[in-house]
Amino acid sequence: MSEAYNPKAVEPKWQKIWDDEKAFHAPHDYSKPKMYNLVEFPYPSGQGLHVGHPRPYTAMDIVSRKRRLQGYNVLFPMGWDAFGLPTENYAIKNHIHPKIVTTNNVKRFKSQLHALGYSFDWEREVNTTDPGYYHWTQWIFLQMFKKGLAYKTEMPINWCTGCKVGLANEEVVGGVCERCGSPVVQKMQSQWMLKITAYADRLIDDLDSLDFIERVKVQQKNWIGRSHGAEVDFQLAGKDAKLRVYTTRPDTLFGATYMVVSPEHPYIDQFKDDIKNYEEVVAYREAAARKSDFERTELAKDKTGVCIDGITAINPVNGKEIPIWVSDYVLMSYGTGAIMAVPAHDDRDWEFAKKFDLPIIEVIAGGNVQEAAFTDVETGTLVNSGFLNGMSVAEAKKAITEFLAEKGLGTPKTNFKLRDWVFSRQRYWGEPIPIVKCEKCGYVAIPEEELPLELPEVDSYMPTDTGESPLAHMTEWVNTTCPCCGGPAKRETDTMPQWAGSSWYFLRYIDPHNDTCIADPEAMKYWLPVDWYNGGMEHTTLHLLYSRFWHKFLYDEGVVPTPEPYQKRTSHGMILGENGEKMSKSRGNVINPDDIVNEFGADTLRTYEMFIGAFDLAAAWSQDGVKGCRKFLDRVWKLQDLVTEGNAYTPALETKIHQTIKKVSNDYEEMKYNTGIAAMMTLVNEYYKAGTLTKEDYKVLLVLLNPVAPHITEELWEKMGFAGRIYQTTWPEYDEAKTVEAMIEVAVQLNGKVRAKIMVPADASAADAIAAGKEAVKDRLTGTIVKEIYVPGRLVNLVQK
RNA sequence: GCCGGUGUGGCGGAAUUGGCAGACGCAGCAGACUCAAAAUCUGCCACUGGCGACAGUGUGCCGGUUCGAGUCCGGCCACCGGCACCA
Repeated sequence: MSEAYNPKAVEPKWQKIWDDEKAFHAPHDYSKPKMYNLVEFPYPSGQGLHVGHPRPYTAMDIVSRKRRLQGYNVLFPMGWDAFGLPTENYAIKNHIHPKIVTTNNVKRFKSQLHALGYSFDWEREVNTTDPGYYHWTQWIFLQMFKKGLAYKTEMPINWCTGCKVGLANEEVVGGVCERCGSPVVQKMQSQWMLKITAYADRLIDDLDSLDFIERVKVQQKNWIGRSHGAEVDFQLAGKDAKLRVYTTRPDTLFGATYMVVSPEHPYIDQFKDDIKNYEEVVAYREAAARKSDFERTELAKDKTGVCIDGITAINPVNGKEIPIWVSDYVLMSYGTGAIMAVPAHDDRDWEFAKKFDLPIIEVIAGGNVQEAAFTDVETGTLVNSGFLNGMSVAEAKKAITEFLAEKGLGTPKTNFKLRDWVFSRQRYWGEPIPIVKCEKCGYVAIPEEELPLELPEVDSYMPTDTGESPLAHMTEWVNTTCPCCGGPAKRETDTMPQWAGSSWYFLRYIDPHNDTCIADPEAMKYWLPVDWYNGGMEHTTLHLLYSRFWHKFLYDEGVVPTPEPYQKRTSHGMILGENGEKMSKSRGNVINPDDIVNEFGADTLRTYEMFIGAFDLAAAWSQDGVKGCRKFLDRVWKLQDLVTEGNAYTPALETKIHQTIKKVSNDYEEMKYNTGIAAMMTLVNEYYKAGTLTKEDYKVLLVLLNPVAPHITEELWEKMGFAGRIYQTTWPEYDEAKTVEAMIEVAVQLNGKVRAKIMVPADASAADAIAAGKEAVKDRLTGTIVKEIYVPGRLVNLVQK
C-alpha cells in the first residue's frame, strides 16, 4: 500500500523543482511554433487573492501546459497592475508610502499565485509602477502628444463636495461619492484627453478579423455606437443663418414639424436679441445644468422644454415655417446639439409633441401615429412626402440624400457615441504626465532622454482642496525650465489613469528588461499578436478597447508589427458565494483561496474551479464540491497500488482510453474543462472496475490530468519511475478508429418512443440494423410500417400506422 | 426602453449540435468494514402509478415544423449582465 496523498508535502516540492529547473521559461526559440497566452494581470489589492482569480488563471494554465506538451513554445506571463486608488487611499489612511504598500501586496499575491502552481514565466514579471516600466508608458504618451492625439481641454469632472476632490466615474455610485457619501457635482477642469475617436471606425471594422467571443464584439460595437445619417441645414426665417441638425432618418424630413436645440446650444446667446422670452430660456438652461445625473437619466421619461419665441426655421423640403424649442433631451455633446423633430416616427419626439401639443404628421404609412410613433424601417411606405411618396424607407433615404447633396442642403454624416478618453487624474499614485507648461511655448513634451519622469517623494498624498493633484504642492519639482525656450515652466501635476499601464503590458512581457525600446522588434514579430487573451467582461469597453486603441496607434507609428494586439478573446464567469450571491465581506460569504489550499491542496482547488460549471457562466461555490474533487485526486493517487508492469494499454480499456484522450484534448481547447474532468473521472472509474491497470494505462491518465493538477501528476510520474519530468513529456495521441466500440448499443423506437435496445456491429448496414430492430420489437409490430430510419450507432426508428 | 445571456432532478451541471434527456460530481438512502463514528468500498437514486415486469408524464409557458425537438420556427414569462433621451 502506498502512503496517503499529502499535497502539503507534494506541492511545495514540485514548485521548487520547477523554479530551479526554469521549467516554464519561454525562450525566443524561433524554430518552434509559438503560442502567446495571456490573462489579465491583477491589481495587487490589500485583500490578497480572491477565489475568482484562479478561475481564468487555471484555465489558461491548462491550455499553456497542454500546448507545451504538444511542442509549442508558450509565453504565459504574469505581472502587476499596481497603480491605483485603493493603494493610495490605504497609504493616506495608514501613513505608509504607496510604494511600500504595493511592494507588500505584490509579495503576498506572488506567494499565493506561486502556491497554486501556475506555469507563469516569472522571469518576465512586470510591474506598472516600476520606473523602468512606466518609462515606456510615458514614452507612448509622448508619441501620441506629438501626433496630436493627446490634447488638453476644459472638461467637466466629478467633484465630491465632501472630500473636495475629483473622482473617477467608477468612484461615483448612484450620484454620490463612493467613500464619503456626499453628493457629486460636475466641475469644469482642464484635462488631458486622448483622441480615441480618431480610431472609432477601425476599432469597429477590425473586429471582423478577430476571434473574439460574440458578446465582446457586440458590446464594443454598441459602446462605440456608430450611426450613419445626414447633417441637414434649416434656414432660420428672416435671418442669414442656418440651424444644422444631425439625423439618421433624412427620409422623414417632410414630417419634421418642429426643431429642438440643446440647452447649451450657442444660438441661444447668439440670437439673444431676437429671443423674446430669453429670460425664460436662460432659466430653463440653468435648471437643466443643475440637474444631477440621476434626474437626467432616471426621470428621463418626463419631457420638459421651452419654445423659443422670436426665431423659427424653414423646413428645406416643403418651405414650412416651424418652431424651435429648447429641451434637455437633446444633448450638446452628440451630433450638432440640435435636431429636427419628427414626432410621427420617433418615440422621444412623439412624447414631446404629445406633451406640448405639437403637430404630428405621418410620412410613413404602416402604423397609427396618433397612438404611438411608428419607427419600423423595414416595412412602411412614404406618404405626405412630395417626390418621396410611394418609396420604401431605404429608397427614400437614398433619394433624399441625393436631393440634399444636389441642392447643397445637407451631406451624409457618420456619428459615434464614443467620446475621447479623459486621461488626467488629480492623484499621486499614477504615472506622471511628461509635459511642462511654458508661458511662451504652451504645452511642451519633455525630452525622451529625460524619461522616465519619476514620481517625486511627497510629504502627503492627500489630494488638495482645490482639486489639484498632490504633486502640485511640490514646488521644487513643479518649477522647471522649458525644454523648448529655456524659460521658466511648470510641470504637469496630473497623473495618468490606471488604464495607462495596462494598455500595453502584453508588449513588455515580450522583452521586459529592454531599456532602449518598448521591446525588441524581432521578438515582437515572433510573439505578436497575443494568441489567446482571457479576461473579465467588465473590461470589454474600457481596458480591452483602450489597449486596442494604443496598439493601433503604435502600429501606425511602426512600433509594433500587427494591427491588433489580441487574436482571440474569451471570458470567464464570476464565482459566487455558496448562497448564489456575489462574494463580499458584508454578505459574509467570502472564501479565501489560502484556506482551500491548506485544507485540500492547490490541485484540488484548481480541479474544483474547473469542474464547477461552464467556464463562461457564473457559478456558486460549494464546499462539498471541493471535497468531491479532492476525493477524485485521492482515487487517482491510490490507483498506483493497482498498477502492473506493461507498456501497452490493457485491451479491454483501449477504446475508453482513446475516447478519453480525444475528449480531453478537445475540451481543453474549447474551455469545456468541466466535461474534460468528468471524462477523466469516468476513466478512473473504469480503471477501478477493471481492478488492475498497466503502467501505460496509468501514464496516459497522468498526462491528461497534468494540466489541471500538475503537482500530484508530477509526483506520481516520479513514483512510477517514468523518464524525466511530466512537464517534459509529450501529449498523448489518439487513433480515431480506436475510439469506436466494435459492438454498439442502439435504441429501437416505435413512432419515436424507445421500446428496446439492441447490440449491433459498429459498421452494420442500415438494412441489418433495421432488421435486428424489427426482431427486437416484433410483438409490438401490429400495424403497417410506413417508414424505417437508422441513424448509425444511435437508433432505429420504425413508424407504423 | 434597447442590446446580450440564461432557464434541464433535491443541488452544480451533461447531451456528439435534430437522434436513447439527466454523463460526471454533490447531497440523500441502503449495505459492507468498525465496539462506534469518520474515512473507504458496493448498490440505489427525475416524477406519478404498480410488489413487480411495466405504463404514463417530464428540459420556464403556449403553439408550430419533423418519423423524431432540451436543441429549429413563431409568440410569451422570469432572472442575470451591459447601455440608457446618442436624434
